[in-house]
Amino acid sequence: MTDHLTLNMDAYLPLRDVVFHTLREAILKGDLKPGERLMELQLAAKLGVSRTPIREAIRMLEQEGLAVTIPRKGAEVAKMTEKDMQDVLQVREALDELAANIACERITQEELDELVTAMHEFETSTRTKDLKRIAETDVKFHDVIYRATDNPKLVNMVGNLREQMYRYRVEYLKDEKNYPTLLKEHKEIVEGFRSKNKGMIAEAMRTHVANQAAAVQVMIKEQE
Amino acid sequence: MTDHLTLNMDAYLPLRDVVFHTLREAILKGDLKPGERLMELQLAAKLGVSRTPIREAIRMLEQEGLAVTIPRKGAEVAKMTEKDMQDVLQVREALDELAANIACERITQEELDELVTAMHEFETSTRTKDLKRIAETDVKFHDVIYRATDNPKLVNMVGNLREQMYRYRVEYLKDEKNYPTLLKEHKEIVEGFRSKNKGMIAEAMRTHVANQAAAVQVMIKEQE
DNA sequence: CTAGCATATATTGTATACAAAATACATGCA
DNA sequence: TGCATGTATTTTGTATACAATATATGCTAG
Repeated sequence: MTDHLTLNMDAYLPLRDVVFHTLREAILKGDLKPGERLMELQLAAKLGVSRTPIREAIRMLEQEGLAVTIPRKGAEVAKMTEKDMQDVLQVREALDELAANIACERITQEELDELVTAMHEFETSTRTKDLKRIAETDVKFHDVIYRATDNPKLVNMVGNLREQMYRYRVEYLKDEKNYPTLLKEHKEIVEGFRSKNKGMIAEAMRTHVANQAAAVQVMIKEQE
Repeated sequence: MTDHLTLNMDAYLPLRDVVFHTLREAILKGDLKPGERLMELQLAAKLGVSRTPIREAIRMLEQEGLAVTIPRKGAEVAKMTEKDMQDVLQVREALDELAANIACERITQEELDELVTAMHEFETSTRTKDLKRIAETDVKFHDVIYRATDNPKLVNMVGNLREQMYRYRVEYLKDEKNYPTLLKEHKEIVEGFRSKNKGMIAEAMRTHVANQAAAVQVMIKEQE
């Protein structure tokens, strides 16, 4: 009878987590650019908190590879070199293939429906020209696949690798010319899942990533 | 002419890093067991520092998956379930194969010599019954392989996956009966590199990991 | 005008102080 | 006895204070 009182007693989040998510978003959206300094006092003032949660959030970002700190100098948004990009791609290719294989075997009808919905939502979003939303729906599409593996560790690691690219691929998504390609690739992936064709999925995901990688490489070169 | 003054100006390490490494070691060696609470004040007293570096170190451990913190409750050494173990193994298998392939192609003669040396050092260590040293030399052997990929991101990710197992495999290394098996597996890996046989390397690494995984699973079951 | 130095300022590193919540424990009541 | 409640203690969350170092500024000497 007291059940209805207990809703969201879990609304509390430590400030370090709020700060972490805020900074993370800012980095991925490009509001904080690679190489930009992360000064504690400044961030603390901007977010209206003390340095303590800021510092802890920076430690977390650091471990995720989104920030780099030099002792007694401070932290900055991590920069990627071309080599870094290649390294990331090499690993991601392997994990994408793994994910494709597992997901192909385990995916439920419900998840497949989700995937199709996500594809449509992406398609819709490309017509809104709302960049943030386009990026979001694309992420969501792939999330469905990764989550279908039922392997949180894998989801986590791929997520980490994706983040590294995301902050450089904004330009790619800005160019409307790329949307048809993206859509075609999504469709092919879905088709692969429908026909339970592991090779097809893996291949489609590979070219999907490769296409974006090309654009990211350009961005990285400009930065250097 | 002023060159000789500049040596190791880099001796400084922030306390957070010292604490991080100390706790990390303690977890991997089993001094801090899965489920054990990490209380800030207690750790601060024991290590002779304030809570600040302790907290930052905990945030880092958390991101590495070695600690888990519940808001307003505190941190504890992460526990693994059987499922976690399987998830980790699934990913590790894929990355080990990737590493084997890359390393097989790129490995230099110098690195191959290193690998052989590492193998011998491991063999020597098994005769000393010094558990810490045995674990160390085994880690070093595999490090040579991973580093030969020349892909730091991959090295880092595999390292992370290995850590998850290491803290549970101490028992495996305690049992002398396992040494001959381990040695044989190491020899096979080296042989694979000598003959540039990717399949052989990957297969040897897979069984190598699988054997340890069996022991780790037992430990995990006991913990539960 | 530049190099080098002294000083001032900004920034990080670490410790501590205070607030808030969780936990443990004791007490009183049915 | 069992259980609810209130209180004390512990522990985390956050802010602040102080120390040490790095960076910027300006000045003087050559």
